[in-house]
Order: sequence, then C-alpha cells, then structure tokens
Amino acid sequence: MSDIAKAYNPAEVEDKWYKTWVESGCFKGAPDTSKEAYSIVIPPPNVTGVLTMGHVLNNTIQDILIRRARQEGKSAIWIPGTDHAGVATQTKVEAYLRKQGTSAKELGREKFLEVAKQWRDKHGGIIIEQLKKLGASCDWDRLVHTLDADYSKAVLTAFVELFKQGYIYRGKRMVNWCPVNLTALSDEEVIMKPSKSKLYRMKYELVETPGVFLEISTTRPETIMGDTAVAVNPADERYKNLIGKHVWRPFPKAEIPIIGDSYVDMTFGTGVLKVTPAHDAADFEIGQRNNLPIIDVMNPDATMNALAGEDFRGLDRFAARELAVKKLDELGQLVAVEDYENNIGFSERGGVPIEPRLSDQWFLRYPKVAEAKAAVESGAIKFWPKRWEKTYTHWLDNIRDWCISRQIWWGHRIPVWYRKGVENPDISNPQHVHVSVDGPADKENWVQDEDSLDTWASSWLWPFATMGWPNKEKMEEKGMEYFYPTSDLVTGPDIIFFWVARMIMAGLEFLPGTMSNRIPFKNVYFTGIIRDMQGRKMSKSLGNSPDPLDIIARYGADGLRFGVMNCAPQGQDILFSEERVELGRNFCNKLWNACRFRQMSGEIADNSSLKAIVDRIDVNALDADDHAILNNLINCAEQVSKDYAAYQFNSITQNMYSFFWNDFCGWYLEVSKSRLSDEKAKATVLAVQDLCLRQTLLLLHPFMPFITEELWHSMGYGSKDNFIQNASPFFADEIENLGLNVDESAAAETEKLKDFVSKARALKAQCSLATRKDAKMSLIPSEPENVEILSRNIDKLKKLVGAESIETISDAPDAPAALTALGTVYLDVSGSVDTGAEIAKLEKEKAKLESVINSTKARLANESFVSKAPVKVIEGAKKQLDDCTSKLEEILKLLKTYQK
RNA sequence: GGGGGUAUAGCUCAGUUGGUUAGAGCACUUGCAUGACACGCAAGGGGUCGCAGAUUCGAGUUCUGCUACUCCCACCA
Repeated sequence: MSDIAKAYNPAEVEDKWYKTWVESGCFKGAPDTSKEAYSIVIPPPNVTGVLTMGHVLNNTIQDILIRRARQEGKSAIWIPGTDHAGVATQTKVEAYLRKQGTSAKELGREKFLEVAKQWRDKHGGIIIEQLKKLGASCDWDRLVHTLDADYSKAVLTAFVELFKQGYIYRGKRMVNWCPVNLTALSDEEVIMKPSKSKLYRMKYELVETPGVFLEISTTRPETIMGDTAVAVNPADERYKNLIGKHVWRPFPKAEIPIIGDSYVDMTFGTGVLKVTPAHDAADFEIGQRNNLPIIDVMNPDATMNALAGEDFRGLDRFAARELAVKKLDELGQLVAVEDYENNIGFSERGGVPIEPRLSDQWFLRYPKVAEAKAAVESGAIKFWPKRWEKTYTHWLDNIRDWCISRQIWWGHRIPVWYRKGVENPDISNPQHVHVSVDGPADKENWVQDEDSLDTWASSWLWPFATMGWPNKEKMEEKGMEYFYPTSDLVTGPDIIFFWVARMIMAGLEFLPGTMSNRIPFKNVYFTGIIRDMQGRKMSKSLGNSPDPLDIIARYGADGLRFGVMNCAPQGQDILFSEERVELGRNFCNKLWNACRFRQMSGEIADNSSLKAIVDRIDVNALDADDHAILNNLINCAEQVSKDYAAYQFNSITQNMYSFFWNDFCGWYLEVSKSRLSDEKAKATVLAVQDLCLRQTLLLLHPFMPFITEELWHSMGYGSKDNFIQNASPFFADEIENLGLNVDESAAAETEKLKDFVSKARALKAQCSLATRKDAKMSLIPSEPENVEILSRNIDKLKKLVGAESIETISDAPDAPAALTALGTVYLDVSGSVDTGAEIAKLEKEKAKLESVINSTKARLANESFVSKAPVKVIEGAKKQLDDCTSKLEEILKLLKTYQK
C-alpha cells in the first residue's frame, strides 16, 4: 500500500491508466458465444475536427455504456472512426491552397486529392487523441475512416446496387446550390434563417393596352432578366381576363405572357407573381406546367451571365439587385420599397444564401421507407426519449428524393463512366454508360463522372461497413455476425434525418434476414445540446465554448465526465458551466479521501474478492449502522441498475453522489471513528467500509474510469492485470449468496440517531457553543426503548454531537432543550444564555406543527376521506397526528419553561 | 402554417404509478483547523410549484384552456 496524497491529482493518474489499458488490450472485443454481445459504433467525427463539449457529452455516454457492458460480462466493442466530411474539408483545403497562391482548379483533380490527403494526415486524427484523453475505451484496432479503401468499396457497392435496382437516377432538377462551394446540397444542408430584406413593388406595362400597368411584388429583382411569364390565379376575378395577354418585361425588354396558375395566392400582395423558372423552385414547377422557356441568368458562383444583359454581366447577385432596383426606378416602374422579413435558405457550410439552380445531378429515391418506419413503430428500434419517433416518422412520411451528387473532389467519386464520343448518353444503355465498383476493363474508352457523393451517402453505411461489409472475409474477421446489429447508438437529434433515418434504411436495404437482423441498432439515445448558462448554443464567435482539453487539464477527465453527466437529463438541453465540473472534481476528491481515510485507519486486509471481504465480517459485531449502510448500498445499486435500463444517467450520478457523500462519508465513516477504537468491532467495521468502497468504485467506474481504476488497485481490490471493468457491479444477490444477511429494519435506528445528532448540534449552535466543544447534555427519552438505543450508541453520539456526557433523566431541568427522535435533549449551559433565538425557533416549530395538526385533523374529520382513501394513507395520517400532537405538547412545555 | 419541448428556491435542476411538513447542487448567512477531505465540516435563511379552470377525500404530479420562452419541419412572390 502506498501513501496517498492529500488531494487527488488526476494528471498523474489518467495518462498512466490509459496507457496501461491500451497496452493490455482490454478495450478489444471478439465474438464469444458464451457471452452476450454488446456493440456501439461511434458517430464518426470530422477527421480534421477538434473535441467540443458536444463530443464530450456524446462520447462519455457511449463510454459509460460500453464499460458497464464489460462489467456485466458482455463481450463488448466500441468501433471508432472518422468521417472525411466532404464539403467541410474541401473548403478548408481550398483555403489553404489560396494561401499558398494556388487553387484546386490549377492543381487539377489528381494533384488536389494528393494535397488534400496530406493535409488530412497532418491535421487529421487530433480528435482521436483527444477522445483518449477523455477516457474513451474504443477498440482502436478497429479504427475506420470513411475514405479507407475497404470503406470506399462499401460505398461504391451500395451505389451500384441501388443503381441496378433503379433507385438512383440522374436528372436536370432544381437543386440547392451553394455559390461559395460551387456544389449542389441536399435539402437537409440548407438552414432556413429569418432575414430582414426588402419587398419591391413594381409595375409592368400591359403590351395589349399600353398605359395600363400590372403591379407585382418581388424580393429578388435581380432575377427579372430571367422572367419568362407573369402568373395570376385563374380564379382571380381581377385578372382572369388578362390571361393570354402579355406584359413588357422591363429589362432586357421583351414581351412575356400572362398565364394562369392555381399556385398563385390571390391574397398575397397584389396576387400577381413574376415567374423565373431558372431561379426559383416553385417557378420552375410553374414553368414546367406551362411550357415556359427557362433563362438562366447566373453563373455557378452567383454572378450574372451574358443572358442577364451587358450591364449586369459579371455582377454579383446582390450588386445586380441594387442595379436592377436603380434601373426600375429610372424607368419609373418602381412603386415602393418596403421592409420585409422572410426566411432565406443558407448553405450549411458556405454560410451564404443558397441559390435555387437548375443542374444535372444524381438523385436517390430512398429504399425501404415503409419498413424503416415500421422498424421504429414496432419497437424493433427504440428511441430514447421516445418523442423523437414523431420527428422521424414525419420526415419519412414527407420524404423527398435525395440529391447525392456533389461538385467537389474530396469524397467518393461516383462510379459511373460514360463512353467517349457519345453525345447524349442514355443512362439505361450499357453501351453508353458503365456503372460498377471497379469501372470498365477498357478505361481508356470511357470518362468517369466528375461528381462525388454526399458524405452522408457514405456514413449511412457506418454500422455495417465498419464491420467489413460487403467483403465476406472481412465480415468474418470483424465478427459482424456476432456484433451486428449494434446495441446502442448515441447521437444528437439534429442528425435524425442526415444520419439516423438513413442508416436504418441502409441496414434494411443491404443486409439479409429478418427485420431484427437487418436494423443497424436496437436503441438510439438522443443527447441534448450543450449550451452556456444563458441557454445559448456554444459557438466560436460567441467565445462561450470551453475547450474540453483545458478543462481536463485543470479538473481531470473524471471530474468533467461526472459533472457533465450529472446535469444531463435525458433528452433535455444542457446548460453547462465550469461549476458543474467543480462538482465532479470535488466528488473525485471526496472519493480519494475516503479511501485515504480507510488506509489510515488500518492495514488493508484481503480485499481480493467480495467473498474475501465478507469473510472478514463478524456478524455478531455488526450494529444498526452497519446494516443501514449496507442496506443503503443495496438500494443504491438496484436503483443504478434500473436507471441504466432507462438510460437515466443523471439519476445515477445523483444517487451515487448522495449515497457516497451523505450516507457513507457523512454518516457511516463518522460513526466508524469511535468504533475503530473498539478492538472487537474494528475488523468488521473496516470490512464493511471495504465492501462499501469496493461497490462504490464499481458503480462509479463507467462514469469516472480513471480514479476508480487507480483506487481499485491501491485498495487491493484488483491485482495487476485485473481491471475494474472486468468485475461485476451486481451486489445484493452476491452478498446474500455469501451468507451476509442485511437487516432492513436497522435503518430505523440509524434515522433516530441522525435526528438526535442534528437536533443536538443545532441546539448547541443556537446557544453559540462550538460544534466540537464538549457539552453536558441530558435526555428525557420519549420511548422506553430509546434508553437502550442511547446506551448502545453512546460513544458515537458523544463524539458526533461533541458532548462530554449524555445522561438519561426523568425530570425536566431548567435548560435550553430540543425535541429529537430519541426524546427531549437538554443542554447544560453554565451562566446565562440568550434564550431569544431558542424561543424563536420553538415558536416557529410550534406554528408549523399546529398547521400540520389542523390540516390533518380536518382530513380525518372528512367523511369522504375516511371512506375513500386507502387504509395505509389514513393510518399514516393518524400516526402523523399523534406524533405531531405529542411533539407540540413538548414544545409548549419547553416554551413555558422559558417564559417563566 | 404544422409538430415537439420547457416553466418548481437567486441560478441550474430532481420530484417514478396523485397520498405525511416539496428536495439536491451552486450561490448566500453564521460558526468551525474536529483522527480523510477547506475540492472540507456543522447550523441556517430562501419556494402562493407560470396563469385560470376541471376531476378527486386529496393535485407540483391527471385533464382543458391561456401565457412566456425554446427547438424542429414546411414556407408566399
């Protein structure tokens, strides 16, 4: 046994243990049919990302689950990995290239990818090291990156399969275009933001009746040049006779038709809509219905092109807007400009308004939509909390085809080749188009599609592509049959659509067997979002985003983990501040010092197993406090098991905190102090302490892996290679099987003692006597059995109260007194004492008791209460009335003494 | 427009099927170097449980309506 430092120093302990764990290979998992399988796949972080508080929450939960699973004797794996994060990484690499004075375009695809890979290897993987600091017990040998060769094969295989089945098609469609990243985006990557803009009211002159104008509103005058019609609702009495006539488009000046389309809302604005099929999704639809020409007036980067007219050409869209307004004004066609608030879609990565744009893209019609819905509705997959199921099914009910192509290079290139020289290749004609994982044999005659796949079109395969799919040998090697489906997925609700729903569809689509064999996971735990104390999201620009590594350095990973979990109720956002971590750090220190106290109290005897400790207990030496603390521990361990089953992690930390701090340290260790000098009791008391500490460490280990491992060894619970993660956390049945019977009723005596101690201390405090100064006290027991209890526990009580003596008496002395569970206690104060505070306290208690007595009396006098309430409740009320009445009598007696 | 969530002490939150006098941590007041811990110990102060109804012998807890804040989805020029 080594001397333990006065304060816990996490830095010394954490790195040491992480290294030892990894070296021992204890995070590795392999199929073992004698054990239950347990698996988790990590939500892969961006390979070039850094650890955020969100990651801390998310990965701590996963680590808790996996460590608990190991303790429970399951064969467990936690598969780690990273995501190539297509658009995000491409953007970063391009910025880097700009600094170097070059560009992706200049380098060309091949060279660019080389640079990007180098950049990834240099800046990537930091987050993996940071996860280790947090204590994440992933099986690192299984680390996967979405651009790994094997994983890429899986992605391409999935594409080819879906293509063959007709789920994937190419088409010219309106897509969300990011003018910064020059790529299409899926609907999910567009963030709607309310924005302050202007509504421009303008008037167009009718061609057929010069001098007559039609008033139209728009928020986007820069698209006027692409207008090919003006639409009104055919049911609109004001305008329906104009359908078929024309108006003059102001610039470039041209006649455009007035058409009727029921899409137009008669009640909005003037009820007249300008139609720009190339630059608005709804307008595109109208254009299709009415055979309107499409005039695309913008370049991919959202500058205006030649079709917009010479004066607009090359202008950015916002500059073009100003110019358009100016020109309208000059033409006298601008009626008014009004402030207006509308929702504008922004590019998630580019941060600028997206531009609806017509372009050739690849789309996926989702497979297995109905089954994906059924998987969750049937309970095959459970959501925690359950309410997210609604969000999930609502999305599936309104699902739209997924634009999976991206005009970037960093990603999986679409495995489609076009035969050279074929002008308009027909996708369904194998002579024109080749689709396969490895490409055509005669590559020289073909040209591969330039686009790459949306990153989510690779990560949706994560639960099984990380287990070797579709390669049979690899699947065997990685134990897919044993470990799939995974047990729990831990993620944020913000990616239900991006990831969770898509993974479910992918699992159902690509894997064989029954639904329960194909689903990717059985439970999904949705975390809340970490916010600051004002409820704001963590963000770099607000500077309210603490660096977890900095927090770990100052408080320790265990303190951080415990603090975060303690304030993270299921499904609720988390308001985080460093004070939370202080709580966790303080708890570590408490744990540390309790063990330190144990070591200072006596040699560590045989602690090597539960049996060894129980064998050290002399059942006859056990007193009520021993039984009470063991009983508390049993209840606590059971509650912890229940809370795991319901994913109530914050409840676990709260129960553990309360048990350990209040019951064990606050009471049991304190009463131990006097019993340790009793040679007959000492060995038993120490053994009970050892039992409690052992179990506390076991139960806390998933939350605080480092300190618990350290103490596990220094307290002699584990030998060198016997880690705490391999010991069972179950308790009640185990000690019963070992022949130790815990008396549940003993708690009642301990409760009486606690009440006596706290009341007696309060009495001293009221009389301004220091806690530890020895006082003379006497007691008039309220019940005969209390005499016995008092004498049995006299040493403990004297020490805890700070009393030189506690005599049993029968006549009330003239002294300050307090009511306790053992009887009325009197404090012998020499000289005069200010009794004002004492009287005030008694008056207050008197008032409270009277109010309780009155309400209880009223209840008991109520005919319907007595006839309808359960017997138990009525008896409780009667007992309460009796108790309060006798207490009140005592109080009145005491008050009388003071008022003499 | 549609669908969630939240509202309990100064702050952040517990409060499981309705049942004694509503709890914890932090903060606050007072006292304390007491055989581990001042990252500690002891004693305190602090709450008309968002508002209004309903059900019930009994409501923080169930139901209805309202208010405030918040998130997601859709989106009209």
